[in-house]
Amino acid sequence: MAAETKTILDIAREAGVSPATVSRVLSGHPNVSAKTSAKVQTVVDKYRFKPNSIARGLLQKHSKALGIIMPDIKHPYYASVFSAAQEEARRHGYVVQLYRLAYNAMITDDFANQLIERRLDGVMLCGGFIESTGLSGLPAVLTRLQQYMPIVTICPPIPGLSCINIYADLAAGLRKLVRHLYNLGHRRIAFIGATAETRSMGEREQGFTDEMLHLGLDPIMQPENIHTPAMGEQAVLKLLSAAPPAEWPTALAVVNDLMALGVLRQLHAMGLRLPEDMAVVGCDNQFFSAFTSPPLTTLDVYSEEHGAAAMRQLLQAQETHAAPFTQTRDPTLIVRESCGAQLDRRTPHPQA
Amino acid sequence: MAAETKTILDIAREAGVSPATVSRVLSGHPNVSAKTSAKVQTVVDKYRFKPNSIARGLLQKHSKALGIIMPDIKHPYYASVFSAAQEEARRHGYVVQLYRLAYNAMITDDFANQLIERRLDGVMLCGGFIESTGLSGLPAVLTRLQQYMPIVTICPPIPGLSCINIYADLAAGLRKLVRHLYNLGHRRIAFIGATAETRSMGEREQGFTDEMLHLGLDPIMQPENIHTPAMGEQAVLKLLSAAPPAEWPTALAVVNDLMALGVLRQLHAMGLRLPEDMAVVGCDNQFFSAFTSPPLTTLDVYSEEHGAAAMRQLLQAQETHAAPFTQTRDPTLIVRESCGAQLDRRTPHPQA
DNA sequence: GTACATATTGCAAAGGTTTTCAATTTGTGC
DNA sequence: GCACAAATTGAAAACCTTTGCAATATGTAC
Repeated sequence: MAAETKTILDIAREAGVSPATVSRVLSGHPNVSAKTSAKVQTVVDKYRFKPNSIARGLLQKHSKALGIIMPDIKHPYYASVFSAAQEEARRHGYVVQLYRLAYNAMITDDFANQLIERRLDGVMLCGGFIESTGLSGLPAVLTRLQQYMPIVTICPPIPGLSCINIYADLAAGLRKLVRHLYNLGHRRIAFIGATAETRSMGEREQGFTDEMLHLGLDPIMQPENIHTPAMGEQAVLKLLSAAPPAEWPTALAVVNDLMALGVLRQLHAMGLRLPEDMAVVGCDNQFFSAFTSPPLTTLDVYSEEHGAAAMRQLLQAQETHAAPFTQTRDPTLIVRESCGAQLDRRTPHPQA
Repeated sequence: MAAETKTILDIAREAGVSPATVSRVLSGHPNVSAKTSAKVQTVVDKYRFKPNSIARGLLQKHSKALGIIMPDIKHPYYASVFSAAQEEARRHGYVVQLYRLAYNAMITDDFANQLIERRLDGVMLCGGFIESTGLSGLPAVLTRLQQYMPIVTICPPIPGLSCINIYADLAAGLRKLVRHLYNLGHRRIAFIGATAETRSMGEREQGFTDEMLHLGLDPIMQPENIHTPAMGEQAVLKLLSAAPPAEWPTALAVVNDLMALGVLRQLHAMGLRLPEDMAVVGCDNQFFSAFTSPPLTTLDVYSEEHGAAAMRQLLQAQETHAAPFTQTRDPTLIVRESCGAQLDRRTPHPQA
């Protein structure tokens, strides 16, 4: 390994010039004669020489690396964000590093130190911890971190922290979903997966409740802190066994599509016909959401667009010290068969 | 940004010692008096000083960073591998960087140069390109890369390249699936998604064909180069419209669970009852595979175990120059309702 | 050929750490 | 208090590049 790593000095020596000249040739500096340039290039090509980017980084005080912090890359939402952000970074010559921070973990001083030690050029925060409703201490850690590198998030602004926020307004999204169900004639609608634990989920719950009350309806809540398919099954079981079928809701709004997977499955297992006996809507428009049975009505929350946009802004903030700002967008309603309406098969493509 | 980044020199000055001593305190070197150590520690704590890991890397000739190369982090298989590998790396104080290389892209000299320039401590190759059946030039590029850093793959060995390979024997897996279907009474079985493009997919096809012939059956092939849900729908349409229902296969083996998603959906759309009218099996045991309707019989291919194991071996190879080796494991058959057998709800958990 | 402007090149410092080796301090036994 | 060993500390080199500045070479106008 690392057999014969040439340095710029070796190249310079062999080409009969100074290391400074080699450096200039390599970086395309204008003030270098064609003859010298050619001479140097020959040697560079001969050894396929590539300058040590660590040494360069030390001098130029950058690492050309960005950190992305998220709770779970296996979750399709985060995978989408990460994928788009990586691609955007790559196009600008940067590399991304994944830092995992569990859903329920707080961002600590030690955690921030890792990023500082590595001299990252910026960091992108994506949900989980950062979304925690108990934000005690968080702004302090992040304010310190921000003295070393720019921060962007794809979540609502964190009180006490001024950084770039680009996110989808999920409360607005849930209002859309409720109105859609209402227009289809539903009056008893339950929300599955309510939780106060993270703000992103809290927003969904808030939007649901607001719109229900606004429509003069009574919001039925089935809270659940973990939003997996398996928990979706359990939630349905709990909700429906708590009341006789005559009093069941006619529609279920599930906190996200992942959990909806289990909801659908449990409803099938109970022998209900979908969407006739029960309408279901989800949130996030995952790649699988068009392929459930029935296909799921859901919200497009712009995971890829926002991942790319946030990364773009991060890169720009890093170069120009641009001012912090917040940008929101209302999710798009994606109507499919799961609540008994016309077809919409648009879907994000997992193999683009 | 980067307001007042202290250096080890600043700390040394303020503590009234030499930078060497500070360095020793920071790295827990034994030969330093308790008194001095305390004095230094006070100043370090005061500024929350963290040594610049880039400078350290320059001197120690490592970056404490590993590269992971994969075609698509949005694909749940790759997300699992990446997640497990990242966690393993983190536990050893390393950071992972994602490098994307499209399914159909070749690993070029330029691509390898990126990794070399960044002085990665190792690289993990995960399918796609690397799997291409047309391997022309690949061993040369990788052999060169290997002179700079250790390589592990989670694919079958690449002819002409000696590195660590840890992977699931998918041919064996598909033989298991075929035998399972055979035992359930199926005789006309089709393979959906056959392709010669990547070895991993080619292996599945090979295993299928081999076992069919071994059982004296005629393999029915429905080739498809792209293995998305949408293509799954199309493949079913093509396959079934090519013959009268009486001659249809009674079971479909789909190249992976993702594509099976579309297969199931299309079969539903055509009004078939599953599994009575048509059995379906997939491959990969994704998080959603237990929640399709009906739940999918599939193969566990150890994405997380192998991601973690490969990373572990990479780290070890990097430190000890361990000898290359190859390790295979037969996938585990996960039986669910999609081919009409007893229940098995084990599933990888997307929110662990 | 001279004087000047311009294009090219090299020297040396800087970036922040770790580590070897030598120097210094401290401790021990008498 | 002395001689010596052991523990602690510091000076300086090394890692590899980029870049400001000075020096040299080249070109131009007379």
